[in-house]
Amino acid sequence: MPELPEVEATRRAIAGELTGNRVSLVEVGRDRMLRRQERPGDFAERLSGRRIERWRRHGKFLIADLEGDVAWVTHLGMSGRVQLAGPAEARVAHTNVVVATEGGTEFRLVDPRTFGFVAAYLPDELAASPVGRLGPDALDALPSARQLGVLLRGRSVPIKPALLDQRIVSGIGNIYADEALSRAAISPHRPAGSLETAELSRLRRSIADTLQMGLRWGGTSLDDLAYLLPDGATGDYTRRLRAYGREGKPCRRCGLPIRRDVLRQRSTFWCEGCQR
DNA sequence: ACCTCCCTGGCC
DNA sequence: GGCCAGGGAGGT
Repeated sequence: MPELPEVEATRRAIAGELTGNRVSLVEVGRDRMLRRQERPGDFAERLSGRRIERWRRHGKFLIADLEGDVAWVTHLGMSGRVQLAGPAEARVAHTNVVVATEGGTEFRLVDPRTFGFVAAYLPDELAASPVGRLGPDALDALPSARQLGVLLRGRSVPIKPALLDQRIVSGIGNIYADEALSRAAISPHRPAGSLETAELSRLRRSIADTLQMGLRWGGTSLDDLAYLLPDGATGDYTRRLRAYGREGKPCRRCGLPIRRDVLRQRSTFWCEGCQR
């Protein structure tokens, strides 16, 4: 599942090849991918002929800044991945968006479940879009423990869904939230506002460590839907997961079986023995 | 602040 | 054949 480490790995993999190039052709095979674009025709029109100046990322949103103040935003949803390919290479199934560049390399968004999207925003539209409402990036601008305390103060929502709230801190998804709480030895059910100073410090460090480890090991690829890097490699972090997807298996620290609860309609894996 | 829905492939 | 996975939007 593309969460922050997977999106960051994607950004790094494509930035070298696509930065500085001009967009030559845009194809959208599934209109649904443009559902965030107020007028779908704007997407191809706004990209065409413009040079890609840089690739950045905010949370799970991948952003290409184009000349003329156009922001090309890509979200991978839960099943999206970016493929770089030459025009002659066969397209794999579910290649829903293709952006060709004058350099010859095509950006291909492959997304079976179509929860991802692309859009081209002008500056005021970007600010009004979900990108404009994101909290600080969990990798590049992770708040200090003290700041986290301020962000979570007074909130009765359990800490797990609070970590998934992209307006508080952006980039943490369901897998890395469970992993961070496991590392921090904090129960996912704890009211977000109840964390004490030492716990906030552990949580902050755990979020940073978890995301760094995900990035280092090439992300998380699950069985049912292999997340793939743009070069087709599978993420190797999966084998290192401590909690996520390990229901009934022994906790790597205390040996008690990992349990699965559903919080806010989301699977949550945790250890009752270790996490308080 | 909460729940439902979107979508498809893979698995039981 | 039916269920499940899940990020984010929209509705109540």
